[in-house]
Amino acid sequence: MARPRAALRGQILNSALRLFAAHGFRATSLQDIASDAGCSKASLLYHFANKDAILTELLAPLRRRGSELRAELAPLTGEPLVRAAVTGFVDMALAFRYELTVLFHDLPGTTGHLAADPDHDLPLIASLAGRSDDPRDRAAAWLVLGGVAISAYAAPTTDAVLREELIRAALRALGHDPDRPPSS
Amino acid sequence: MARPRAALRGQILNSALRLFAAHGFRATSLQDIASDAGCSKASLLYHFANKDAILTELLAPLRRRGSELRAELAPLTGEPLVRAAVTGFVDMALAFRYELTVLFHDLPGTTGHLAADPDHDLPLIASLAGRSDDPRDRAAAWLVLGGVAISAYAAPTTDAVLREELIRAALRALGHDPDRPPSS
DNA sequence: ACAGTAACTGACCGATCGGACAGCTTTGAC
DNA sequence: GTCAAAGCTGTCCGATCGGTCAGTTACTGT
Repeated sequence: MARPRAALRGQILNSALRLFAAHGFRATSLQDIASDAGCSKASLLYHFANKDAILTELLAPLRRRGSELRAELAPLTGEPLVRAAVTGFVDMALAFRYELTVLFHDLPGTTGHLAADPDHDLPLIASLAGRSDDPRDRAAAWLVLGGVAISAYAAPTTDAVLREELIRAALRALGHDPDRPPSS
Repeated sequence: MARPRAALRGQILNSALRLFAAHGFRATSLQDIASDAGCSKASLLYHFANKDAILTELLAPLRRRGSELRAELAPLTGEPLVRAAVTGFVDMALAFRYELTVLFHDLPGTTGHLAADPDHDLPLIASLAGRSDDPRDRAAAWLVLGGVAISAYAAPTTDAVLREELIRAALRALGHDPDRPPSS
């Protein structure tokens, strides 16, 4: 019953992602993942060093996309920056909705204290706020960040309408007119 | 060392709220709470039937306020409804920021499936959307709901500026003009 | 002083979980 | 066919957790 390496490995990641998103990281045992993936718990630990390694590999694509987005936003300023940040983050949230669910649910050390470090504050927040230090712009940016993330997995659908309207609502919240495509 | 009943009980609730918000419900053991509250684990279970009972009592005020808000919004319609829903929810989120943190962090069965509970949270979504069934209004309502909740605990401050700007950003997201206090 | 009751505790228990390990089975190169 | 490596598993282990229970201490009414 020895499969090619990638097969079971991918199945484990699929099962883990679904179970982590549904019940949380801590609430999901290795046995739960193994049962869902159709293998033994020991087999999990053959493919992954430990439980955290599964989570790390699961969130790697999300982190990668986050880094890309950060790089894309770096040279921008003003309204084009905000628009790119909004569309980029909405698309990322929709593409990685389950991964975001896992992040929000069960990693207080990662998500809950994001803001506790004013210096290490999310670059994405800065971009959404148009690199403004005004607490009012920051508040709106936080609202958009959290709202989009929650909507991505809590809203019943993920079709094009949701994407479009999330972008529009986010731009309105940030004080930008959604119906003015070119720059200001 | 027998204190009046309310003393240690309140201390336990204080410790539990802080620890649950900081590390999550599951990640906080009864021993953690007992140590923080300055008593034994057995003493916890003298005052509370079990771990869930602590959580239930901890979230009771939040639930009560939610019911009140729902009742207040019931007779309203149109723009006054949306304004009342926004201000009511922002104030509730700021007043119960730690409780909301607990809810968001570690209760996928409660928070992750908010949308699956038509009785409890859909009324608030409906109110924020002005009782519209348009998916676009619903999307904006979801963004506001999640964004305010996240902002309440993730934003570094909870002063009047944050409150005011959360309300304004939420109203903008929902397509209403924050600078027009009277009804439409 | 004494009894009764409320508050509190140390010690213990069963269940569960993450992980280690030795060994079995399949695959593929020669 | 041979054999080494890769894939996989059953079983065991230590740690931790929620919860129980018998017993102790402190308070209060009489």
